[in-house]
Amino acid sequence: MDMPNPLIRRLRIAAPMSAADLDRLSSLCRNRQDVPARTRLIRQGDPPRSVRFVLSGMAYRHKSLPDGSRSIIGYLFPGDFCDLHVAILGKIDHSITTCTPSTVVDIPQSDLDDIMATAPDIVRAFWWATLVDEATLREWLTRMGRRRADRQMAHLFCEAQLRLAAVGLAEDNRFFLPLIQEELADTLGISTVHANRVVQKLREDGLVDIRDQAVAIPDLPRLREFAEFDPAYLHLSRLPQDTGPIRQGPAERVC
Amino acid sequence: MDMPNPLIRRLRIAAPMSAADLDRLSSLCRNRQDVPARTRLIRQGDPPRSVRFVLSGMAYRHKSLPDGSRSIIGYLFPGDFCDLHVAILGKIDHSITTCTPSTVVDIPQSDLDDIMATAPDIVRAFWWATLVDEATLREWLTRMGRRRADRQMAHLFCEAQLRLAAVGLAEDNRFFLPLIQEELADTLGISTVHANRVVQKLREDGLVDIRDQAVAIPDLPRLREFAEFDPAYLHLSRLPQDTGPIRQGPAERVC
DNA sequence: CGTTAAGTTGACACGACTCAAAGGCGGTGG
DNA sequence: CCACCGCCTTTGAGTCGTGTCAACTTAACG
Repeated sequence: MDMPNPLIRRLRIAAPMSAADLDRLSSLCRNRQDVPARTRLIRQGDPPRSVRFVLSGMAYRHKSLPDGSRSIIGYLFPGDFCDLHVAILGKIDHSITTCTPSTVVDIPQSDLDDIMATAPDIVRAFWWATLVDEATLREWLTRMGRRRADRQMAHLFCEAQLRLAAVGLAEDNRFFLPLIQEELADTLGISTVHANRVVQKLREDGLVDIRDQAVAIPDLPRLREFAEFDPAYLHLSRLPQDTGPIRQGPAERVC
Repeated sequence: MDMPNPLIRRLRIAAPMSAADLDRLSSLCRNRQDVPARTRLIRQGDPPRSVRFVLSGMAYRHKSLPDGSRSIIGYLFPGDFCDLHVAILGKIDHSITTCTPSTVVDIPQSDLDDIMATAPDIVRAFWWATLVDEATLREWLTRMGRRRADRQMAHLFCEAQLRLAAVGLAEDNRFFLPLIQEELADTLGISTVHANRVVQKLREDGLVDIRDQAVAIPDLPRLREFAEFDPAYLHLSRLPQDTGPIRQGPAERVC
């Protein structure tokens, strides 16, 4: 398979890169490590370690509460960094667990130092990646705060479709998404039983077709409208996109 | 009033700084601008502009949905940056609105370039600030996903107490927090009516005393226990803190 | 005083949770 | 090859948290 490196595929969205930069990114992938499914890559409370990213497979970030409940706060698809950011903080405040067999790449500190010193476009792309992560967290927060479970789940599928398509893993609006319903529930902040009912409702309404750990979206525009999905926050395109009308709050001045 | 600059107060938590660095931070505050309450500092959809931070007053980040509902996704207290991060992305994906009269400081690009080139400790502290913002978003996401409204609100007050205390604005577990109940509701993802009932319940239970736009916490440990508040995510102390037991998921291996 | 924004209250509807049990499905071992 | 087992999904019934709508009170302000 001559699929291009997903890291490159993703970072090229952030900024155009020279051939030398692309070579450099390829050469980062020396230290590969295969990891089975349902395995913790990073454990809440661990000290920071070297920077890693997902080359293939799928994983999620999650936090656990004292009562045993769990909250999934983000997904890692091929090309996403595990911990580009946390090294500067003393301690990692969340866990990362694979949901499929995955390949992760460990970037030696020396490579990073080298890039920092001599490849400003790559540094800029790294920055971009962390900022997109943060923008995604903000979007998830509004999704969770102001949408009911069915629209939330639709929104999640819209996001997965776009992110996977960006790295070539979603053809014809079909993609592999090996989540059990308990994981869907922990992502949306609902119970497993309710997640099941929502999945069924979306299926009945013909919005998504979930089968065999794969998702198919028969009518993407319709699903996006239902989910009120505005892809701008993923910053996957540098083209200007209109984000629709923005409410002007009452009793509020403009600076 | 000889209160030290809140930016300095905050960034010193991240890393010890030389006298020269401290001077440099003070000298950033040349371009001050006074802004009235309920004024938009940044509007969703705007192109990025120069970096700013809050010197005094209070503001919040928020996103609006097409149906007019609003989600508040973060608070800015003195010493917090508005937009340290978003300049690299093409477009700002959320708004910032003041909730009190505030003073914001505009940092000229030339000052930033200068710092980037010659003050690595300050750059590191800037990084730290964005990472704490991101960690806070993750915590908010789990708070919203897995806690009921009363514990959520308690959690919000615990966070405000600690963050304000870090910049000297919360003495004796009392602090100024000029939020109307609609804003509380939009922060927690609940309705205004329900926010009102939760406030009353917390008052009755003697957990918080909200009066005249100020919050007093009679028994901070008790409130923290009720809210399941673990301050680690704010990274306000470099001391190791124990975060309690972490659930080991079933059917999950350790990498 | 009249006006407006914020806080409060009650009644009712509905989304979501819990508990419990049953069905599907792929393993593994006898 | 079948029986068994564990994991996941599905279903039902009852409860509870939260939303909605509407009215009323209180405080702030000119």
